[in-house]
This record gives sequence, structure tokens and C-alpha cells, in this order.
Amino acid sequence: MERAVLGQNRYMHGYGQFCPVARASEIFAERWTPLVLREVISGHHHFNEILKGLHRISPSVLGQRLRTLERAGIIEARANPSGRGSTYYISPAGRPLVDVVRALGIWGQEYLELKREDLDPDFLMWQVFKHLKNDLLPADQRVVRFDFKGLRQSYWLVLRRDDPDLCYSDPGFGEHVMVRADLETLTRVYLGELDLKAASATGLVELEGPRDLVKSMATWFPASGYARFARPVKYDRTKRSFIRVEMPARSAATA
Amino acid sequence: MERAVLGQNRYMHGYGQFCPVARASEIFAERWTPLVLREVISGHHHFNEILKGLHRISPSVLGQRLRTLERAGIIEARANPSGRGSTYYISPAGRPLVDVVRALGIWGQEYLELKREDLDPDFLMWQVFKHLKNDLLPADQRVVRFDFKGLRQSYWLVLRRDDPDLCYSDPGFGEHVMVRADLETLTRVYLGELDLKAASATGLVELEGPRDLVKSMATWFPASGYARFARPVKYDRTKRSFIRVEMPARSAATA
DNA sequence: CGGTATCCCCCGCGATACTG
DNA sequence: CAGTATCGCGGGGGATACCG
Repeated sequence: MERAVLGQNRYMHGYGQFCPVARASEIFAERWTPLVLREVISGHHHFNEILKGLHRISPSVLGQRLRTLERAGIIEARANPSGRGSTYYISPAGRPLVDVVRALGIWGQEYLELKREDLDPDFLMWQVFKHLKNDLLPADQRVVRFDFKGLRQSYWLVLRRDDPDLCYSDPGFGEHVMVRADLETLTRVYLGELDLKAASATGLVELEGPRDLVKSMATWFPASGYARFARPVKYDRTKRSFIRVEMPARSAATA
Repeated sequence: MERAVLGQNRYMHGYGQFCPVARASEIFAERWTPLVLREVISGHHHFNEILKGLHRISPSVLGQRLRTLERAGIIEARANPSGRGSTYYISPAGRPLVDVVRALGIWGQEYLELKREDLDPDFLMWQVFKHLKNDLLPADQRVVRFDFKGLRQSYWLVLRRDDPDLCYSDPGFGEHVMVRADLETLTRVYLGELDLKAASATGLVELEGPRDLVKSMATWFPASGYARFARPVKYDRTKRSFIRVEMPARSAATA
């Protein structure tokens, strides 16, 4: 009963250090927080939108993180004119952290191997969907079906300029293109480690449909914002896995 | 019993996202990890040294973090020639994260207020001690006693070129200088928010001892590595707290 | 000195329901 | 649609002992 009187609880949420790295880490380096920032930075400003992008976070934790970030001055919560809810934006004080998030991403892209547990078809399709560029979509509606080997769930991407859609069951508009690939393969394509055309040429990604539509996929299929920092891989059939193809850097010698 | 068969446990340590930010955050943005890196970066390569700098981490957690960092390729554990233990160094793959840690520190220094719970006399004195520059120390031994208002524990800093020491009880060499201040005040001096000379002139920091020795303190008393990014403060006697003194930025207009 | 094993508490977080 | 309240669990991590 006297325990509280004796002073500090055994568990302190913070680090109890005045060091600026420690104080910043108390906020920034907490579970989910960098990902919340990633979402806000990449243009998702509504609660449920962020929730969806985080995908396994619970609403209460997201609320808690948003409040912490707001109290720390990192994000601004602007009350919606409609009266209900807020939209969240990076604040001036939070701007420097944009670069920190970005640096983390670049580093991860360059040095971290993709693990089995990182793969998630829902998340992949959501990312693909969210990064579709309107002006690259066909003017008249086209439906692309994605099948992942070994998974029952299919996805239908409705390409429709200015109003694309992602469906988890057949929307019933017909299917113009069929994409069939390993989840890992398509993920690596999205991440920029694998070229879509090359992958489809070698059969790693199977495409079915009208020739021009199939060819157009390389245009509208988006890539991760970190794709340019990707290390290219190729599929090793004997190892049945992807291995990095080293950039020769020998080109200097040939000059 | 079937729960395991049904698949994923409720709690997943990782985020289950292939996004590079998520994968990097799984490692970097975990409790204690940025601070472990801070220690290694700032020249502490031995287990117990890091342990001491982290100060409230438990040895098992530190071991766990070091292993994770090593497996991720961020640090190298070099076995000691003596056979026992290892020394830890940032690896080439971890080098980019040095900048991330630094950016976090700079941001924290610039935008985060110092809170009551961040203050810790042990940690402060340890930092001061670790950052003493040998070549700035007096050739013949001098003992400086630090008293913090309201705290019983005193600290004795033994200034001795090439072999300084920090004691938690009177080392018995006499006391040449006596420093008395608020814990918060001296912390802010160390952080670079407050100038030592100015603080002692206004009595915020009380110094007793031979004139030359007292004056020399501004020389050997070290500052945080992030001091140059500090926002200066002054003490507001009516509010009984420190407030930021804004940099006028008016100087441009005067030109 | 350098690190691991153990133990156990507590709280973080995931799931879900619910409210405006 | 935008969040908040509640609940129960599981494991993270703090303290400590211990081993090489």
C-alpha cells in the first residue's frame, strides 16, 4: 500500500533522461508512431483513412497516438467544418520529422531483407490502389483481377479515371485483365526490386488479357515511394527465392 | 488448443507491412533502441558502459537489443581479444542511422520542452563526467563538489588530467570548488540553454572557491553535443520557471 | 567485467462495442 | 464517419540473481 508513497513506479513510460535523443524517442520511437506519421505525410488526413493504412492498429491506439503527436506539436488537428471529426496535418514543428521518417524508409529499403511476415495481400492491394495516378488511368473503365498463388482471396481493381475502386469481390463489370503472381513477387515489383515487364516476360507474373491493356499495366501500376532506393533482385530457380543482383560498379573500369 | 492452428497470434511483434518505413521502425523505433545507438555512436562500446549510460535499462533488455541490432546488421560485435565479452561498433550498414539519431536529437533539442521527469542528477553528472575533455583539465588534481538544491546526494568530480573521476561520496582529497544549483538549472546549462557565466552572475548557479578555479569552470564544464541547437532560456522570477528568450531575428532589419 | 536466466507484475495493445 | 470506452490477455521489461 505504501508503494506509491515510496516514489517512482517501477515502470516509467519515458526514459527519465534529459538527453534530446531520449526525449524525442519517447514520442517518435513508440510503437506505431512512425507509421502514423508516414500516413499523415503521404496525404492521409482522416482518422479512418489512417486507420486503414495502418491496418492492424486499433482505433483506440490510433487516437492515443494522434493525441500524443498533437500535444507534442508534431501534428495539427483541424476541426472539420462539418463539425464532426478532424483532419490531421504535419505542423511546422513536425516538419523536420518528415525527413526522419523518410530516412528510415530509405535505410530500410536499402538494408533490410523482405521477410515472410511482412507480406500482406490486403496491404499490398491497398497501397497499389492508393497510389494509382488518375491521369494515367484509362478513360473508360477497366477491371483488373489480381490472384495470388496459394491465396483464395482475389482482388478487383477498377480502373476508372478520377474514380478508381478496389473490390474484394467481383464487382460484376467483367474482367479485362487477369494478374496472377506470388504475393512476394508482386510485392517486390511494387517495391521496385523487380521490373514488371521483365517479371512478366519470364512468367514470374502472369498477365492475361488484350495485348494493349496488358502492356499498359506497366504504366498505371504504381510503385512505392521508396522504389528508387530499391536493390534489384532476380529469382533464383534453384534456391526458389529472390537474390540481390549486385550493381556491377564495374562500369567505371570499362571506361 | 486449436488456437495456434488458426494462425496468427493476436499480438504480432512486427507490423506485418512490407513498407520500408514499417520494417525499419520494427527495429529502430523500439523502446530503448535509439538510445542504445546513441551510446554506441558517442563512443561507448562496452556492455556495462552502455548499460550505465542508459541507466534504467535492465541488462537483459540491453542484451536483447544489442543482439537485434547485430542481426539487423546495424552494429558489429567484435569479440574482445581477452576472450571475454565483445565491443560494439556501428557497422557500415548502420551508419545511415547515425544521422537519424542525430536528427532526432536536434529536433528534440529545438522543439521539446524539458519536463520535470527528464531531470536526473545521476544521469547529469554521468554525462558531465563522460564529456570532460582531458586536455582542458587542470594538471594538478582539483575536486569540485556539486550540490543540488533539495537533494541530499552530492557528487564529487575529481578533475585530474588523463584520469578524472566521479564520486558519490567524499573522496577525501579536499574540496576546491563548490557548485550549488537547482538540478534543472544545471541541466539547462549542460544542454546549452543557459550560459554558465551568466547563470553564476545572476546567482542561479552558486560557485564557491578560489577565483581562478571558479572562472576556469566555464572552460572545463562540458556541454551536450546538441548544445549548439539549444533555444536559450532565461529564468522568470515571477513565474519561477524558465522561459525561452526568442532570438530577435531583427538583426536583418537593422542592416 | 560481460552477459544470460528467471521471475513476475503490470500495462500496452488488440478486439469489440458503442456513442454522437 | 470519427472517434472513445471497456475488457482481458499476453508479453515486454524491470529487478535480481547468477555464471564464466
